[in-house]
Amino acid sequence: MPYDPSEFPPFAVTVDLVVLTVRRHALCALLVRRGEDPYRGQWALPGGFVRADEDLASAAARELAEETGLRTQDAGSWHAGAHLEQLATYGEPARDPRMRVVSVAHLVLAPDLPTPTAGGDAGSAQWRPTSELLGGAEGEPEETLAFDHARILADGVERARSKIEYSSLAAAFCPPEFTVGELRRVYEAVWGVPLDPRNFHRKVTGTPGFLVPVGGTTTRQGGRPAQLFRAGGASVLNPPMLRPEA
Amino acid sequence: MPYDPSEFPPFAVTVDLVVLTVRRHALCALLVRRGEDPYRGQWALPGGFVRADEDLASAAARELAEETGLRTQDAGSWHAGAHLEQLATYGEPARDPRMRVVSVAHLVLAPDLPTPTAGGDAGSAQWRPTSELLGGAEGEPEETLAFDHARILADGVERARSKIEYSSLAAAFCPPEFTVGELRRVYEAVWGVPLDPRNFHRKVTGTPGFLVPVGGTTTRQGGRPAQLFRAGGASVLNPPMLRPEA
DNA sequence: ATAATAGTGTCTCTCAGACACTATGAG
DNA sequence: CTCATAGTGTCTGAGAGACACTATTAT
Repeated sequence: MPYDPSEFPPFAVTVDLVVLTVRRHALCALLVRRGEDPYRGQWALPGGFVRADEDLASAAARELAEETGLRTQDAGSWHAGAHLEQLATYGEPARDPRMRVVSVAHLVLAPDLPTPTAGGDAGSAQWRPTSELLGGAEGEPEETLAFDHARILADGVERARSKIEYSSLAAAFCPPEFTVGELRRVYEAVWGVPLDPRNFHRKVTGTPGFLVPVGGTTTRQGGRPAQLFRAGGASVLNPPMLRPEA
Repeated sequence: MPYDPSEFPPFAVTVDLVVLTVRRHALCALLVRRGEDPYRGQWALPGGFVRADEDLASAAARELAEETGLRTQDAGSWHAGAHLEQLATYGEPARDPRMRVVSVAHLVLAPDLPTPTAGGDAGSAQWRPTSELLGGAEGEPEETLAFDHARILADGVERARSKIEYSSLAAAFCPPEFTVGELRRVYEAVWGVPLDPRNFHRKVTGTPGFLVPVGGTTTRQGGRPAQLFRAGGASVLNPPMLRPEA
């Protein structure tokens, strides 16, 4: 089938961001309030149009910086940088009532941050527990997001849940130096299940390349001081962390 | 940041297909020969423009039918239908020299088929072992694909390799009824490693929901007749099949 | 002292991998 | 008969989960 490249149907291409963090033992997502129609006043995922000469990942990183000030480290070195990866692309014809928009969703895993300001505008951005936004178990969502963003968020959360099983990405939710207990609380918040602290400790310190001791100790959590670690170079965990089954 | 939806940069959106099958103990991908510039005469992944009122998955299924005659079963029932899922989206500004094209790649897993004809044109489509197209181990690719299709193919192959670990998708490479030995040869071809037939048999028949005995036996492969199975309903395998490590 | 968290040791059960052995066809 | 594939049994070692126990801080 020969096709004429000058006769393609025009699309708008956007990036949407599922930005996740762990705050007060809960997995939270970043939302911004929409200032225009459609869905004016409703909460939505941050995002925006891809520019004419811009890569998809660059557009996502730019939007992230504009909304949160976060920097990403694409390669290596996790220190302080958030993790960014492509999630999936949503292109249902009617997903935006104005026109044909294809959105390339990206997933960002970030350490806990002060409450964000969207474009300098406080009050128009907030962290919200994902459990309030998605029908977890029996509870229905308390509030609906704009467009198909609830679906995108659900896909992002599920990706994060499965990805921390076999990669060291859980460390992306932690500050540059962290304790085993802090890392465990990340797993517990993302998976929504309690984990045995003793087995978790043995497992995580025994997985090569996951954690690198950094020397100091801290007593942030009360109790006996805990060793500090930073993320090791390993990106794929062997053996993987296993999520307890239903 | 307020944005004016009428002032978006226009993009072309295409779907590209990584269609994989197992032929003669080798993982093969479907390629079509390009009839126009750029890359005229070179091999490329099948694909085409998304129509103005068409969903992304529908566009992928339509292109697949046009190129191969294959039908997909999106939900349930694997019988004879190929598996289709979204892979990733590629939008580097210079990936198509003519204009800004964003391609939403899809992955298709299909049972072995007669040599395909692209749009009725035999000789312009072929199955090629992925090992010849990607630099496996030390061997470099013998032939370069158009655009960034080598990268897309590599991502598709890696997705297939990891996906058959924890899902029952390997059965999508088999005919509706198949033996344990045939399924094992699929795993061996996709992973590129030999597996112990005895342990494989014990494991795969012991995983609930993976295989459903269908009653008959066959002697397709020579040797003692083997039981026939069809794919069970389970989509996620517990425990998973584990790929031997390096 | 108690409470809280960090970290180690030990037991049991399951499962992956190695491989001996039997079963049933084709030639 | 031999050869090839199907299918079962058995052993061993690694690891997950349960949980007793010790260590080190704050109050």
